[in-house]
Amino acid sequence: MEKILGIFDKFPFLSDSAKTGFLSNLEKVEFNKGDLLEKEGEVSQYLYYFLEGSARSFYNRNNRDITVSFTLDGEFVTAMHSFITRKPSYENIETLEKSKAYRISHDTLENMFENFPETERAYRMILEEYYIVLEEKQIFSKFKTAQERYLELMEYRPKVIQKASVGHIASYLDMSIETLSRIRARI
Amino acid sequence: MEKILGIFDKFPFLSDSAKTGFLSNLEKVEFNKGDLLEKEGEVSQYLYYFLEGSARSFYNRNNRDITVSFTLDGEFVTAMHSFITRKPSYENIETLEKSKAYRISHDTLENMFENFPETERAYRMILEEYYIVLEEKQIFSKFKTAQERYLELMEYRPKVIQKASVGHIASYLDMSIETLSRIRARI
DNA sequence: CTAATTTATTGATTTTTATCAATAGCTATT
DNA sequence: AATAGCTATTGATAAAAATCAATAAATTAG
Repeated sequence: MEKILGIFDKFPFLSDSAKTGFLSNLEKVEFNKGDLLEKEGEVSQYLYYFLEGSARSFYNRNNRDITVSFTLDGEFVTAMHSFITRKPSYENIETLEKSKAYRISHDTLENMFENFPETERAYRMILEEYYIVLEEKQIFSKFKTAQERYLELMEYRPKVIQKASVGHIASYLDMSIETLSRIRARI
Repeated sequence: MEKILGIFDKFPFLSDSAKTGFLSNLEKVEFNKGDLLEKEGEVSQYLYYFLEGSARSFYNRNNRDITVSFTLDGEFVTAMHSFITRKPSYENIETLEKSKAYRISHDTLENMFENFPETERAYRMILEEYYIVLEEKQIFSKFKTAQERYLELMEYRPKVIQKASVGHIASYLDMSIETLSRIRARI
């Protein structure tokens, strides 16, 4: 079993046969900057694991583009709401740069669950991670000023600041572009 | 198999043996108003299913009591962050009134996963539900004024307004008590 | 390489909601 | 029923950040 991927690092309980099964069902995909992995209005089909590059998830509301998350290499991403509910997604996912990823379709994943029950645990753990990130983001924002939120992002995910535009970061941190611009000017 | 519970309604795929196993591991618990089900600083031990009554989950920050969710009858609740990570919870859960619930400990749940792999799917679905609620709450708040948030709560979960105090509702809707009071005065 | 377009900065003003403060209304307990 | 202790309302003011507006800088395309 190759170890170059890192994709199984968090799932040591998977049997070799499950890993092999998984690998044979993964599809390697490459993207150019700005490619759309998932589109609003469509049911999210894939769960992605980023090998290289980065992406952002966003949605539109009142003609605004709101970034809800950033994905860096070594991380999983999908339009989770749609992936879970099998209803059309309100989310888009686009790459911020040339990227490489593995992906697995929802259907294939369900087959994996039937054939290798342990894989359901791996998925559960991805889901748990998703949940934790969302909850922590919510609580972290609650008592912080715009500037504190920006400083925390700088501290904990500096890569995001390098890769995303002011507009993306501002909406992600729930502030206007102007406010973020002023914060950057004074720190 | 009795059907009075409703607890299995969402998990039709569970085998009878899994259901029986589950039931024998469920503990029935009763609470008075204000009882603490889960305490901050301690690792969350139980997943609860409310048969009757209601509860709220809250945490303290800067000497403020912030309500993060309400649980009504027929719903599951735990301090999910701690339940997942097995780290001390920052969350408390208290009943808003006399209540009855079933609960299952984390350890027992893990045993269930080993003995009846299908139960892992049921837990996954609870987790998915938790995720969806959190995500929807986040997005719903984003573009709404204080008044709109209150009106939506009235529309979708009117029971909460009957059972919780202004202070609980205000922090849940992310506004001050005074703001909520003014909203109630003018609608 | 230059024009066009998008993205970012800076300033002035407004808006929403928080905070501070005082009072009023409930609830519970003796 | 009276008192104490919360809980809720209402008013005045302040603060944080949004919005509107005008440039400036940086990217992209021709």
